[in-house]
Amino acid sequence: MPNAAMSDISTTPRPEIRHDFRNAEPRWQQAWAERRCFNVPDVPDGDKPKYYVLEMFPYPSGKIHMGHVRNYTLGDVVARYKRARGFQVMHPMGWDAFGLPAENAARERGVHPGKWTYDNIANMRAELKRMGLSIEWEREFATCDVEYYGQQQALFLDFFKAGLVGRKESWVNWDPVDNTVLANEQVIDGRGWRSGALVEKKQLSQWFFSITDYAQDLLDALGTLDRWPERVKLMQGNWIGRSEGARVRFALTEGGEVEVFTTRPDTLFGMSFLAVAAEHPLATAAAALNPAAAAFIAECRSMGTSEVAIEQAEKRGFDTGFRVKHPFIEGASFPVWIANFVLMEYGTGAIFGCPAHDERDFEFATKYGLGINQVVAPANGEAVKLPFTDEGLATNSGFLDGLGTVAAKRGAIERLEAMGVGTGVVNWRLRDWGVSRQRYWGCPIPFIHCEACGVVPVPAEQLPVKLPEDVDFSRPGNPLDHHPTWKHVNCPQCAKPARRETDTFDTFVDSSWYFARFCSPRAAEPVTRAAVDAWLPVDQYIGGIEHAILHLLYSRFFTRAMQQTGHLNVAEPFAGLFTQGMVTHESYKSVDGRWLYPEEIDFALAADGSRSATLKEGGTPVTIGRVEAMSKSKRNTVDPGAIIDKYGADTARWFILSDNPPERDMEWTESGVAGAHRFIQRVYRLAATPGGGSDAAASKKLRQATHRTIAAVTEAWESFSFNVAVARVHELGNAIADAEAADPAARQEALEALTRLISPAMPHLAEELWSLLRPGSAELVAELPWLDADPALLKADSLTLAVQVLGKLRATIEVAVDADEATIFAAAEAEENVQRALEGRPIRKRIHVKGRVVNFVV
RNA sequence: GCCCACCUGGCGGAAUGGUAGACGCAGCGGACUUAAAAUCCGUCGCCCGUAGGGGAGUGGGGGUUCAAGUCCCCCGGUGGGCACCA
Repeated sequence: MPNAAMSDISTTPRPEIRHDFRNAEPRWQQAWAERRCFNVPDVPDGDKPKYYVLEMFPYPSGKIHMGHVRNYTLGDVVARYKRARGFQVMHPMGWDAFGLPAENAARERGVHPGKWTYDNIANMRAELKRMGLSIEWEREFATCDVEYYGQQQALFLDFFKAGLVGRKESWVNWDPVDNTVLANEQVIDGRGWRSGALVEKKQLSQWFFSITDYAQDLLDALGTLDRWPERVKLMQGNWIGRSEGARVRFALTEGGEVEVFTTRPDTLFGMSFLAVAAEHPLATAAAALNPAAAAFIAECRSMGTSEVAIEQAEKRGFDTGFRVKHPFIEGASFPVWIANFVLMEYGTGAIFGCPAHDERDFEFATKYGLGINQVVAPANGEAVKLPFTDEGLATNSGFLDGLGTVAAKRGAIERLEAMGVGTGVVNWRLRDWGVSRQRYWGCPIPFIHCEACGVVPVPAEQLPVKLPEDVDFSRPGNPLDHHPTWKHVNCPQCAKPARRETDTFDTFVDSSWYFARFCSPRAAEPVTRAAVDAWLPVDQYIGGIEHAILHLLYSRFFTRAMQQTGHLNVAEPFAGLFTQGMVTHESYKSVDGRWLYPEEIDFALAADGSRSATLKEGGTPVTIGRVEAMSKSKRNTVDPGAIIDKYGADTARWFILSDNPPERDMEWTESGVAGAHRFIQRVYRLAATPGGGSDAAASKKLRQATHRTIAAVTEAWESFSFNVAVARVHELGNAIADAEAADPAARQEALEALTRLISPAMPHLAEELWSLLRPGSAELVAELPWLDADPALLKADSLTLAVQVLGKLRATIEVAVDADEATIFAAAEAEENVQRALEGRPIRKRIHVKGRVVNFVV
């Protein structure tokens, strides 16, 4: 069966009328390009409103995959539809071109990262062009173009001047054998992915963006993003993680103090210990005095984050011997522990433990025999089961006794502030964004380190700081760092020998403003104000849910930073966001557990309908596995190029839209593609074959179907219900095929409407059909305005009403559109089935919902 | 553990509180063909019935309503996000 579908249906000679997509698709692509159908000025002219459609730009890995096909098809539907709707549509494309894979290729194959990247771009651009996307290729750029990253450096210096950039020490994964910093995904089971050496944590001085300055605004503004998916807003909200509480300074009995953050200052009277993170200075101090403390800290550090799962339930601690005084209870003091569950990165790296009202503290106190003092009672007076973490009434809490949790928090903070030992604060989960990467293939950070002057920005006239071409990947580490000359420069301030910053930017920086650069991609400044003022924000942004947090949050931050530095004047970059699902496919495994490509397999269908599979070579059985996201490692990928060769771009586009709602994961199936192609050929045959009769009723019926379809498909394209749009188009196709008696004018109208309705999805076929239907016409469907349904034809002549008795369907009746209620009730009651269901019982209530239903209550 | 989403025929899915299963895929029967492919016609959720028709039915249980896939409550399952977050 699948063999049949796999056979090359387009090369088999046959006499029928067929759409020759191999000839047609390149021809129409050329026609659009020649007419510059998709070009818009940097500053929109005329009175057409603007619409900016953008899909997340691809990483140039070498080949496009089905995820790209889906992403860019969805965007192209929106772009083409909005264009027809009278908008000036900007729809650009570019390349997220810096990143680690290019360096890996350099190390593995000796090819320069730049050559590898630009070769990949050339290849992928050609593949994308075959899809017939309505993209304005004149705006294309790659983030590794010096014209782009040079402007990024200028932007960074502006941010620096505005105080949005800083330097901090931070921890990195360090490979001691390769002497290199590792990204998280390069650390496998605690070891470097190449050297296999145990990864160490090391502190480096790094550049940071002060994204936390905008935490409140980034959180609040989520409420204004009404065309974003709720779950993305929720994920961003959780990531930003606002919590209100207090910072409290505890005095050590030996002198000195330690500050904690808490969200429950109302439970201070229930304190029985204080705990600090292993990296906390107090822990370091304890280690200096006590080798056992040092050993415990070392143990915590070696555990690493990946082993947390193993030790998960195990709360472990070490008593430092230090003690702190309680701020409210005169004379009371409590032990200071080092605890493995306290995070240095969150709050202050120290907590006070109140076991009676916190799960973790309870577990810890139970294990180490620390006190458990109840200080909150359930408000309803019920018996308490500890730990009790809900709100309630303060008890055993001195001046707080009797207060509700909210009031008690306030009371505790007021007292702490009055005593000068604490303050109410808002704490964020969000941390500042570290952007330094110790790599070659990225945008150089435009700074110079001078022994005398410190960190000095590269003067604007010396930008761009270009990456050197001659780099050596034969030794580990950052090639910029061991380049013989590149980093040696003179200090711009004192002119003495100095050292150029050899770190490059995190590639998330590159993708945080590319959407703004598209508005004026060749400008000699980061963006042209008139262009960004005209085009931003992006009206519809489309991409994968995997970028729900970081990329979108960083872009939102960058837009604010650019607003603050006067580069543009919007806060939110993306007014509308759509997150598409993944493309999945069945996976296959051989008897010896190897993943297999679909092409290696023969399929068979058993009598009971079950499918089986065998290896083409050797005929051994194959296990048909789960439907999973397409991935090279599982070999369940389908090459878009091969699909376009075999079926054409329109088929791929139509199938990808028809299968299911675009926000869900879709399954790529060979039979589904074949079905989409079948529809294309069917429509082409309908348009190429003259037909029609002269039956007035049939004509009217077809015209009504046409206009109902126009209304329904318009609504579906508008609302991302693309699979429903496809279904409605199928219905119109069926209606045309069935309407043999309809007159030629009605048939022509239906075919023309169908052509224009499918044009956002299958642009090549639409042009081909249009040239069939309007011979000699020089028009391009790509330039035609959208269709409007005729309201007169949307009205039906008669209505079919459901007749229910006690809410159960018993019959349907045909009534005139203008029939009055009495007539309708009479007709409904007269139905034989209705009479039977009534069983002679009197009707207590008659309900009539116009155009829908009649319901009798007995 | 916390938060969120989802659960409808063999499959993908459709359904402003108003005829559940549109449309497609797969299947089945037939026409055409020497044969196959392609195409066309028909059929196609389950149970009972020759049929007209009837019954139950949208993960399970309860509720609101003349009427629930849709709204509310509880439970279960699947998927996702975050996670020793103080």
